Amino acid sequence: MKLTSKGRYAVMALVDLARFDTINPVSLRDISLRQGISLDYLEQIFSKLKKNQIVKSTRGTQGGYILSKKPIEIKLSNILNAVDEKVKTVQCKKESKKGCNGKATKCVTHNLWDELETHINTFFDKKSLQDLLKNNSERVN
Amino acid sequence: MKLTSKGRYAVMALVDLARFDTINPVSLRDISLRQGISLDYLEQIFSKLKKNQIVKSTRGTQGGYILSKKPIEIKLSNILNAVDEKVKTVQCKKESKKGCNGKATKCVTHNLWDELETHINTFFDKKSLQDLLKNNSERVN
DNA sequence: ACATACCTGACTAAAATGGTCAAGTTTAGA
DNA sequence: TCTAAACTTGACCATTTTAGTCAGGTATGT
Repeated sequence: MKLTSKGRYAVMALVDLARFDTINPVSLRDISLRQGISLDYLEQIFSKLKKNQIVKSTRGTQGGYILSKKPIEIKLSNILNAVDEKVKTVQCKKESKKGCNGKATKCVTHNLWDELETHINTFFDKKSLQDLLKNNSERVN
Repeated sequence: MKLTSKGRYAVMALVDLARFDTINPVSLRDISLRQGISLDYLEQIFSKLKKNQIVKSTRGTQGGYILSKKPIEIKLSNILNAVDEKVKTVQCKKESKKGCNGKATKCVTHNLWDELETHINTFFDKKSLQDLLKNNSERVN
């Protein structure tokens, strides 16, 4: 059971973005330098964030990204879902060998894993970008 | 972010064990058949459970495993830790490029990931094997 | 026109996952 | 005492995921 970097990078990048966008779009290059994340990797991540309407982009010189919504409206669950980092409970085998078949006799752990999933998602639904900004208010500009 | 099968298997096997041990040790072969988990894989898992004093073993014919403690004393966190399925937050890079160095300027997500870890562990600390037995009381013997 | 910055897709090395396989050792019971 | 059941150990492996890199684009402000 592991929490991977992709989601963490996405969150870091968006916090960075939230602190610097206000008026002008922020280029990935800047975020890359400030956060120490590879530019190419950031592009992959922002492509997904854009598809999920979390950020908007402007092309060309002076282009970059801005948030689509206010930080308080962006929940961490939105971000993590966008980059495919949603919590995935291991699937019980479809062709029920012995245990879980989704029907009458669910395997013992079925409900447990569902509960955990809910538990974690609740956590991420409550936290917004805004919450993270508060903890990290050593602004640079 | 994914929850893997190893932990799930461990929990399934122990619930099975809790239901059938009482007097005689239960063989992995039986568990394997009932739960549809490969015998060889179960051996790997039980080797770890034994090292962590969650089960005891008896060798030879009629041998098998029994729980070391009462189901209510065995928390899910114990089980998952034993099979190396503890929650692992992605490490922030040691050689702080820009972000987290553990010192003054922790990366923005540092606290967040710690919080989540606590959140999940709390969940597993509360649940015991006993709790799972209740939900699944269609005994066979 | 040209540098900046977004955009897209293919590719890859390394690690984790979910096992299998082989070769034991121990012990109950015939 | 022999043997089969059951635990024990460690090596091995195919597949998938992760965390990127690389190589090309396309759009646009100056």
